[in-house]
Amino acid sequence: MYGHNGTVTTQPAPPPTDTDVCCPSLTVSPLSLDDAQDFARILKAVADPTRLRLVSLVAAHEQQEACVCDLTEPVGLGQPTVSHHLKILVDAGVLHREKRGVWSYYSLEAATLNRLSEFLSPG
Amino acid sequence: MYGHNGTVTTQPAPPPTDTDVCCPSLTVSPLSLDDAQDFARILKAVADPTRLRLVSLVAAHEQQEACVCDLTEPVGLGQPTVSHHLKILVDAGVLHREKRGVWSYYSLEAATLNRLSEFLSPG
DNA sequence: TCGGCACATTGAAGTTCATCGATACGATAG
DNA sequence: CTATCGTATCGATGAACTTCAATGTGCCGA
Repeated sequence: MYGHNGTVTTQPAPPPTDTDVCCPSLTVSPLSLDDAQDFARILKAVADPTRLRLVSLVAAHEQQEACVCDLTEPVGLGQPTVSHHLKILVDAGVLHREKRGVWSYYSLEAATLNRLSEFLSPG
Repeated sequence: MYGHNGTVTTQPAPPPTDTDVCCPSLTVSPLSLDDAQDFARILKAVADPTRLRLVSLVAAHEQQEACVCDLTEPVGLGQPTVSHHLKILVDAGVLHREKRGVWSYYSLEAATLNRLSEFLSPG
């Protein structure tokens, strides 16, 4: 719920220091403690071999979505463990979960990965 | 140890498609176990609030380099702890260490951050 | 309504991690 | 040579993480 401002805000006339307000960058200015904790939380969700493979499996799957049963065998772990990792990724905003019938379909939350990518790039 | 499963599960032996050889991307094809562990190791080094702030402090410092004494106070931790974090970042290839006299000067290893950034972007 | 299926949650065991105090190392000043 | 300063390493402690087996929760077909 970071950049979703439902209120009016016709036009932000004053040019805010785009570096900090818009999207903090690692290499531009010292990070505030809040920004550091925010990005560390997302990065920590991705900083695991199993979860990286889960994300890549979801992205490479048909329609860019997959259910738990599609992922358990490729990563070689039990269903509860896979569900646990997926929950961490969903909580971090990296994946999106949609329940259809008995199945839970997981798909990519591209915005979060893009935010991470731009955060790390020296742009 | 990781080896709770007696028989090592090295079954797939993924043939390296040329996209993988050059620069694997998270969202293109399923990651091999090796690639996943490789990137997870770098990501884990950065997935910590203190270490993120250390990297940003180094990047924002004069000449894009800083010694331990410059970093201890801004992050509010003891010198051994800061040295420990810096070692992790150097081992991961995120920072570079150069000893000049009594001081150790840390600077950015831009290539590693760029590799991470491109790995996470949907390119 | 009942049984089965896909998934989520819980509790526990073993490992890893962040942090600190104490200490060791290397270079420099006196 | 000795003392000092900046830094690295060691040992310990408490928290967090990964994984699994067991169990709970909805949903669907018979």
